[in-house]
Amino acid sequence: MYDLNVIYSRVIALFSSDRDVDVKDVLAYELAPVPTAMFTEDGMRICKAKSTLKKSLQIEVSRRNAGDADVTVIDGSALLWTIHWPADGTVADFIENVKTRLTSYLSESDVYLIFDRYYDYSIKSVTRDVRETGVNKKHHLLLSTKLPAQKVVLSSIENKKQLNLLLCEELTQDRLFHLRSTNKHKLVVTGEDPCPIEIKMEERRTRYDLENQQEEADTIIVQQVLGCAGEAHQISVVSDDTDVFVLLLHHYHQAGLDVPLIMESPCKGRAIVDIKSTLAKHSQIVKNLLPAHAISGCDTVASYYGLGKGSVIKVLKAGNDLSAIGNVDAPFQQVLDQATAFISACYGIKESTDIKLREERPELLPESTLDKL
DNA sequence: ACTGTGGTGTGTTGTTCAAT
DNA sequence: ATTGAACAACACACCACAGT
Repeated sequence: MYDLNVIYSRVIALFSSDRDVDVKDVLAYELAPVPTAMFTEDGMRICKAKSTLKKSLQIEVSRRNAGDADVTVIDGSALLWTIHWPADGTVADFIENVKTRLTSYLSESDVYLIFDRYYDYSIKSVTRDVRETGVNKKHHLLLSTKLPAQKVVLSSIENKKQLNLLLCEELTQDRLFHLRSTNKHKLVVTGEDPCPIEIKMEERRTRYDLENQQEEADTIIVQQVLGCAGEAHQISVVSDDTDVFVLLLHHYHQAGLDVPLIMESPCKGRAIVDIKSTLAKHSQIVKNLLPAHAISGCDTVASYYGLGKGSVIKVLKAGNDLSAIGNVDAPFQQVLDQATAFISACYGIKESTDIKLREERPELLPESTLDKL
């Protein structure tokens, strides 16, 4: 890892030595593998207040007015947390509970169930290491295994991976479950395999049209929502992740959809978000919402010191443009300029897009801001 | 996994007053 | 008239805890 203190003391030592060192010269380099505003000693600091973004933008709708969806897309990892965890049972008992829950969804609508994938050596492994604090006991899970504590299974990647695997296996193989639950609507399960499996009674087919190599359930959810947007009359997404919320808003806008789309939590009684009216209310900022969320801190991007999602939205509403970010055709300099301008605006610096600012107009960059940067 | 709440601490802004 | 210091009010981020 890196040690900011070591770097800092070396620089101090350089200054105090006789060698001719220019401050500007030193500061022209990164001095650290990640920008210093972004991390704490123990690594990257992940944005903790993601949910404020969702909370301040969302438009709630009551259960009664939400209407009935004919397609339900479910985030598997969020679902697992809310299903009754048998205190004194086996893994099979828990899976049985999952099936019961799915059956209740299946009686209303088609169900697309999506689990996180865990590829080795992905960019996310770093994030995982941070998250896996606390209990870290690895179990070997079989159907007949006595179920360990919820926390142990669901917060350890290794254990969760096994549980997901067992679940997918069971959901796609259990014919009794298929006959009982999929007589009215179909079930599409997405697990480790790139192609989802569709089940309808005795039929079992692979949905090559929905093939996806993505690791994150978030993006797969959105892909499948878009995939069935054509036929469905109303879509419901079961997830309370902010990332999903942002992605949905963005793509709903991009694709110019018109289907009623709601987002509900796997826990009954939580707020239900109406994506369509949320979009209508914030139509002037959706275009820049995804890039803004991306650079101001999300799962794999550390957030900036002292910048919450609240101020980001404020700056966004002031009309800062971020259209080049995420656009593969945009020249790199433009991307850089826009991002710089945006982050500057977040720290309260109004006009300049140039990093040379500090030399030209030092009065715009007070000490306190410098400390942050 | 996420939500929600209350308490705490920090930083920013705006006001007043006095001195230059 | 301008500047700086001191102060209060406010907003925001952070943390711990409890809950589903």
